[in-house]
Amino acid sequence: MNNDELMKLDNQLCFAFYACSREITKLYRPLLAELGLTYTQYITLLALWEQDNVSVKELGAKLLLDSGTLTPLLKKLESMGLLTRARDKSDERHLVVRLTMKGEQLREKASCVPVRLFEGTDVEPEELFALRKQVQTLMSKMSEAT
Amino acid sequence: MNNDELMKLDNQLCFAFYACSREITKLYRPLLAELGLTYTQYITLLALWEQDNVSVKELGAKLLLDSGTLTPLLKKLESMGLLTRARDKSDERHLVVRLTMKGEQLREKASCVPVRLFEGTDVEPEELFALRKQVQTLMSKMSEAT
DNA sequence: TCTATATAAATTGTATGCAATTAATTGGGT
DNA sequence: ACCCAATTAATTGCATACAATTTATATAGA
Repeated sequence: MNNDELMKLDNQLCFAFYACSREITKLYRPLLAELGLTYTQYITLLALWEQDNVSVKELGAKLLLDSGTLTPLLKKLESMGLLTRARDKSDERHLVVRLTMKGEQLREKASCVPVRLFEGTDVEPEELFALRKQVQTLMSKMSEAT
Repeated sequence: MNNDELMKLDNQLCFAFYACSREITKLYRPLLAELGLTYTQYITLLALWEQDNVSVKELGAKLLLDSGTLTPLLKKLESMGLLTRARDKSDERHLVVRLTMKGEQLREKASCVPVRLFEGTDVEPEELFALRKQVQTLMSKMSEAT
């Protein structure tokens, strides 16, 4: 590819990912709206449903988000009654996040989301699986560089 | 995959894309900082370097962004002296965006960005090319659904 | 014990994204 | 010429992202 080609928008991997990521979020939006959640709130809960009782630091490591993003997000989820935020007694620097009963229960209602997401599209599960693997490989290669 | 597996964060295609997209942006950041640009400003300029003299509407169609995002972004680029914003004389509803000399010239300095991006990583160009194709296919399938 | 350093969250400031609304302009139909 | 629906940007409000700074706490070492 020559230099002109290399600079075309449609030839940028970055743009493909950037646009696709937002497009996927758009598929989620109506499903998550039924649960009263935004996309970021949803993936935060996915992480908590897998492992509860974690610090902001640990949560941030999983979601690749820092406290600047997580603090207001968690305060919002707290105000919605889905989780509690409390300092760790053994080390007051850590803030421990715990799901409430309501937060736990939301998992049931959310369990249909992954299944419903690509309903009505021409996308095959195998295709998704293979693509996800490749994306994760790329991710790990980029992480090594930074 | 059973339901528990389906709800794991690492099994979400959406999260893979979301995280990967932000990781790619991180690779860009130091390179674009040399040009004084953010990532969104950069892809906006990529679109304009390909086709100048476009309306906000047309630009938004290429970048998949609406006026709510583009208006402040374009005002910023205007204040940086990279482009001009003016109403179309033949239809005052349209706002036409034109690159300035300075905006045109920035293209030269930016031309090394795509090449330098994955330097120092273990990522092969063929890998990127194949992956981009797959992502674009997924994109088009999702667009059909909406 | 006292202090310097390290660590974790919160805060601040800037830049997106996007839904919903508003304002200005245009073109079709009467 | 006049009214009305459609079109395009801009605006408003809310929710992220993230760098940089600040605050509070913990710990190692003099």
